[in-house]
Amino acid sequence: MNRLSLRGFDFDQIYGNLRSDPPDSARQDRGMDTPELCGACPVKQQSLCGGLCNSDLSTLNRSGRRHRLRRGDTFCWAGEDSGACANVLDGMLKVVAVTPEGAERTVGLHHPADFIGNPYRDTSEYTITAVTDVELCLFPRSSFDRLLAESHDLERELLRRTLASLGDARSRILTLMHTSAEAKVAGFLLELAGRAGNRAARGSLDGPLTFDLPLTRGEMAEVLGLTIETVSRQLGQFKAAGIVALPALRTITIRDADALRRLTLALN
Amino acid sequence: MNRLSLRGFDFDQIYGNLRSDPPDSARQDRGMDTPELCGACPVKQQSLCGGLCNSDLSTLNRSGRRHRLRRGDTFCWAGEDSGACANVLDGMLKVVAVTPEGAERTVGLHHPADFIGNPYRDTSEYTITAVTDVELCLFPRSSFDRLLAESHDLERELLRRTLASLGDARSRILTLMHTSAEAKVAGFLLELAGRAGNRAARGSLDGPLTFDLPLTRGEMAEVLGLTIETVSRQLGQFKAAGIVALPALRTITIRDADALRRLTLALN
DNA sequence: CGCGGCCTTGATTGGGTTCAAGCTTAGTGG
DNA sequence: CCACTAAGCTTGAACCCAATCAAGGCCGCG
Repeated sequence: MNRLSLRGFDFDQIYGNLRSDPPDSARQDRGMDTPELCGACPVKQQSLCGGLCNSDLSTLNRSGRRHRLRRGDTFCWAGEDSGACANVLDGMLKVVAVTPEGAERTVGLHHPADFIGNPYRDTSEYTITAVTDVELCLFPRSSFDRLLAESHDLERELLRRTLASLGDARSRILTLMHTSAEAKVAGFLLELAGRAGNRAARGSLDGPLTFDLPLTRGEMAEVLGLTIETVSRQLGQFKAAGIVALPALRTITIRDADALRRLTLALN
Repeated sequence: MNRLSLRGFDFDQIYGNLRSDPPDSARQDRGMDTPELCGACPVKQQSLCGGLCNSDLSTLNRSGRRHRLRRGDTFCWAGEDSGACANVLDGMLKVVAVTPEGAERTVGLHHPADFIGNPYRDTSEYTITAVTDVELCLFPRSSFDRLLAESHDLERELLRRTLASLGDARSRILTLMHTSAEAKVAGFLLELAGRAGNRAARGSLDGPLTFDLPLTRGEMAEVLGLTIETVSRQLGQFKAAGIVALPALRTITIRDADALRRLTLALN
């Protein structure tokens, strides 16, 4: 995993250069773009910003910067100063707890329009890592906190998003508790399909839907509380049953979403 | 489970009388007390109210009412209008999701100083039920929402509490994922002991600590994602190992907290 | 006394982990 | 362009922990 690094706010300066790639010469490309108007924002409505008045929005806009992470880059490390917060514009990140023994446990995922950051805390409790290439709208903590202290609207939106995250966490608890591996994998595929489907601007899942799996088998296992072997076997069974096709390792076609839905309900 | 019922805001009036006990004549006793000053509040500092300015506090104080629930009473039902929110002053409640099949899954617990309610939503997603006798400081939704719209402080405190709940939920996810039944039960006993210990104003857990188990074996199983038999067996083993004593069915003595801590770490 | 919760204990079963190969794919460098 | 490598994936076999099924004990209460 590579450290996040951005102009005027360089983790490497503080913690030493632990990056393994890419070299500095390449960093300009994937690094910070010039400030853009929110007009180009793909999640304008769904994100935090959707509920802000124009004055707050333009304040945020002035401090926000586009930033890209590559698959495997980490946004912030558990226990360390986070220094920035961000809206997810595109891609997917995982929220990982590191146990005392060093094992990694994924406690959640972040999707486009989600907010990442730790308001009122200096350090992050979790490590947040990109599982796909990710595009962020990134705010320095200082200016975000300043606006947060002033803006009632921003705080309300943040509260809304936090409540949504709490709902996510609780539904994850439900799936972890008493569901079979089959139901877990089926449900997760449906969730991914839903996001991939929405992205393609087709809300329904009637016909077959093909999309890239953003996570490796191992990452899926981590999210679902299973082992990599079990996930692989379940996918194999779904394929054998004709419910899905696996045209490539990281590509899947949902052929029978209803069958998956039925499996999700079974043995609840 | 009995419906919450309070003067001027009577669920029975709306939904019909589903109470099984107690009769109306008895309700006066456990019902609403006269408004009290926050000076008598046992969780003044730790709760929402701790971060409020005097003006907001007195506004809340005017609309807040003490209210008691008995073990088994439910504060609000999943999918129905909640109508009120509250601070927990004393006791313990469980947050329960009801599956389409009617099975109940506990996704969380509420303790003293916790806030219960669904800001920005009309209905609760979960059923919240008292697992012990509970004392609440209860606010009608209308007046709470009104203050929430005005008070930056109240919103910030609510955000803080929600972030704390999110942390709780995520640590629950961690314990549900890859921990053995032994570690789950050991960890839960430590959690309960911590609360019972704090209550007795002794932060440490060095000597033996005896306290009443607020939950039945079945409720513990529900929280931990286990079966009642497994919980019972684990307690039996701890007892056989001399780690705990069980002087009565619902009473426990922690004799060796360190042994429990070691079990929590093992097979992480 | 008998009934119904709640709890304990035993025997059996099964789903998922673990251990162990081997395979596929992507990325790298000659 | 191909060979090499490492990471990711699949598949098989054995084991083990917790669920399940089943029976009986304890206790409060009508």
